[in-house]
Amino acid sequence: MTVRTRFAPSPTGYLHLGGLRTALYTYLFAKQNGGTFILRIEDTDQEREVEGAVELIYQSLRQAGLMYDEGPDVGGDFGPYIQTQRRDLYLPYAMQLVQSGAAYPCFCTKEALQERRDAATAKGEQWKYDKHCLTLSKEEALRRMQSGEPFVIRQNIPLTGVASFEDALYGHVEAPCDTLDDNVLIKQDGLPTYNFANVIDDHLMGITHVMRGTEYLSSTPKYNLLYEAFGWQAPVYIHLSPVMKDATRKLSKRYGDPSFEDLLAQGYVRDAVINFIALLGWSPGDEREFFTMDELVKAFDLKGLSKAPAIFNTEKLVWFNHEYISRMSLDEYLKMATPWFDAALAGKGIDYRRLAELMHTRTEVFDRVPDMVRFLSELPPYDLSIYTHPKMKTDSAIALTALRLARPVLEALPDFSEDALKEALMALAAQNGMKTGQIMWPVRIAISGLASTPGGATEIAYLLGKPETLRRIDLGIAKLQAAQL
RNA sequence: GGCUCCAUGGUCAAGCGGUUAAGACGUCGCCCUCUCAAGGCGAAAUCAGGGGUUCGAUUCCCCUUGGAGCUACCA
Repeated sequence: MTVRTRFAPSPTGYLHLGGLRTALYTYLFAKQNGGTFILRIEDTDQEREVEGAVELIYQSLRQAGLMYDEGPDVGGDFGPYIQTQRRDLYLPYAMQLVQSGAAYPCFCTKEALQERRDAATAKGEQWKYDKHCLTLSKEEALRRMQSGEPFVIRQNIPLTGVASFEDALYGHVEAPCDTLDDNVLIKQDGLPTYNFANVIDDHLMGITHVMRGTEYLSSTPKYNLLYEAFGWQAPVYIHLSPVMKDATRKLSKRYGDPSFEDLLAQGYVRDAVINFIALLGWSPGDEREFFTMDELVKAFDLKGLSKAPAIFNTEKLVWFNHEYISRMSLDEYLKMATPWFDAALAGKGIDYRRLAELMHTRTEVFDRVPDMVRFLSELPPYDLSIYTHPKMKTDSAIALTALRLARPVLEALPDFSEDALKEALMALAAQNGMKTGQIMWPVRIAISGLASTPGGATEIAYLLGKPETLRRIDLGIAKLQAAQL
């Protein structure tokens, strides 16, 4: 049997990370089994559809490296792959169910339904559709349908017994039929609901394995009833636990949680995000934690899936990102970092290559880069207290001495290379019976204005160049003098 | 409320009847060091509670508690 899987999002906005993970696992499972990965757009709820969302799904999936073999924009033998483009094929299947008694037309208006629902809840009763229209004779029902009266088609759930299915992850799941409602299969607008469309399309598209969120777990027994009514074989189901933002809430755009696109825009590396997402709710069973897409395809295993929800932990993502960045070549890093350097340093003539070397292992997420390097463009205002550092054995008095000593040495330096700077400043410390740090710390503070910087005094002095370095030293001396008076 | 599902450190998690209960992130400490990173070493921290079953439960069963999902002409 050739494996065919599908990712079937609704175009209601951006691709959230839970959706991305579902797509990833679905893709991995198909590829690992030499199968076919399909994209299907579930747009039967026309009211919720968001403009441009379909294109965003195509784009996100491509950016994520999850290329589908069949789909709306790539074609395939089982199209169309957009449900609204399949609208006419659902009703005949529904009518087949009406004929066999597994479904029936219903003419109750939404208003009437709402009244009965309200009445029931007012009395503290459970509301379920009362099968009111099931009592209509087939002839009358048919006549009213043909007369143009609005109708829906409902699934006729048995009053007794249990519906069940076997989930590859959760095992046997069953629900008593009398707790199940007669759901609408075909809406008044002629389009199918998810409840119906997923069954019809998965069957028609030859889907062998369905991976989807656990929100469908409790209604899957109902879908199985449909498969039975048709005499079709149901696919293997693998329900996936949700990705949470904390113990009680799912990740959601409403609370400002980032989408995949957002993460990329913030300067997360694609492969780091994929690697992190793969491990959220899945474990390879050994201690590996770095995976390329190909390695994931090989390693993925249903047994490693977790049944419990997983909380999206940004700190670990940041760590992964930092790791992926560290493993880049310097050239790759420089290429990625340049726009972020430009954001703070454009036109300043800074040696980006040297800066890249310094920033390479210090970059966690690229959007933090501009703030880290901006001091090279402009000396930030700083408080004199940062000249004091017990471990370096410096305070503002020593700092003033150090800067006064360093000033002429730096000015006289013909070669402003890091080696020359280091040699000169260390020699200066030695000559004056000072510790290296007692020179280096004040110099670094004076030229950077920051308590911590990516790189030491000599590296920063080199990046700044002689004129700017001297200007900042003078500023530091002036500040310290002013404070002494 | 009803139905379904879930439950190992702060987080991701290994474990699948007998273990000193892995590993990673994060946290803390030490080393290195011209700051910060990086790197090296080390530490603290988990089986939700109660009943069973068993010679023996993190592991199997039940209950409680906590959480999630479904309960729409949304998916």
